Amino acid sequence: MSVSSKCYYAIRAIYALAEHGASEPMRIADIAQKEMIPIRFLEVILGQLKGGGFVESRRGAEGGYRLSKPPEQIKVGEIMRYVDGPIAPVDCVSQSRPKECGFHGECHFFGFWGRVRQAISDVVDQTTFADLLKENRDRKKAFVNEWMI
Amino acid sequence: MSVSSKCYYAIRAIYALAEHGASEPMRIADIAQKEMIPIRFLEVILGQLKGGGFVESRRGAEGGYRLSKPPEQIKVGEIMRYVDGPIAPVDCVSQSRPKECGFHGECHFFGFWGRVRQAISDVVDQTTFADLLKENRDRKKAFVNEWMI
DNA sequence: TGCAATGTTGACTTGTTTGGTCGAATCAAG
DNA sequence: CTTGATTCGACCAAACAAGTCAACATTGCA
Repeated sequence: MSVSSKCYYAIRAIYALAEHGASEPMRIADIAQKEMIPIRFLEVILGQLKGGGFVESRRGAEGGYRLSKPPEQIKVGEIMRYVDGPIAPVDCVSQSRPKECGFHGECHFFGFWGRVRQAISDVVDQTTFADLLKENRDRKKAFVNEWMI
Repeated sequence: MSVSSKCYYAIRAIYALAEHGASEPMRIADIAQKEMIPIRFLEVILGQLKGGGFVESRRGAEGGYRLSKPPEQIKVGEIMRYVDGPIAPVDCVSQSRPKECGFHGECHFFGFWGRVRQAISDVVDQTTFADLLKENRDRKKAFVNEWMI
């Protein structure tokens, strides 16, 4: 029940781009440093993310990456599914690509796994990167206030 | 975000034992056949489950396995944790063995992953094997009723 | 006692996934 | 045309998943 580190790196990269803003592209090296991601691996990941239409790039001097959609329109769940595949505790309850499990309709656990999958989806498909950004700004503000008193 | 097949096999094995009842032990071969688990692999799994105190065994003729507690007292989440390790999308939000991630208290995603973990736990730690048994008996009864009308 | 049925143990195998690294190519801007 | 960036595909080591196997210990029963 855990996400691959590749997936977590992808999420962090998207977050960094969201924080950076879309005005000018951000260099791979800067993303890597900010989010502590091995740079060569990040190249691979960003390439994949570009294939999925989540980011776009410009090369050459002044080049880099930026989001192709505003953070409000990117759900964390989308990234997870794109990088790690369907979100499902077992294959047969996957929403996008369910897979036969040999118990055709007689499976004792179908309902149970379905509830697990739903619980996860409810969280990851309702959180956008704009939400994460806001959550952290609020947290930082609260911390500063506390510090000023 | 998926459970290992070993874990799913373990859950199925426990379910089979729960369904069989505690009166007399159930043979590995019977469990394997009923739940479609490779028999050699099931041996390994039951051995592990025995180590965790979930099942007990008797060997020799008339031997086999049985649950060491009634199904009401075994939560699915316990088995999952025992076989697959902590239930957490990323290591730093594990309840039993949290692991430092390098962002000491400055992690942008701590809250998010925590909510994911909680959502999963809420389901798997509230479902016992007695619940699953009941759920399926009800389902079967409903099916029969429908069929009789 | 001896045999057959059963669990026990631990080592082994095989293929896949994870988590990267590297080098050469390509492109854009000044 | 040089400099600073991305791009692409190949490659690699280690860990893990999923399963297999053989030899052994224990029990019930004839």
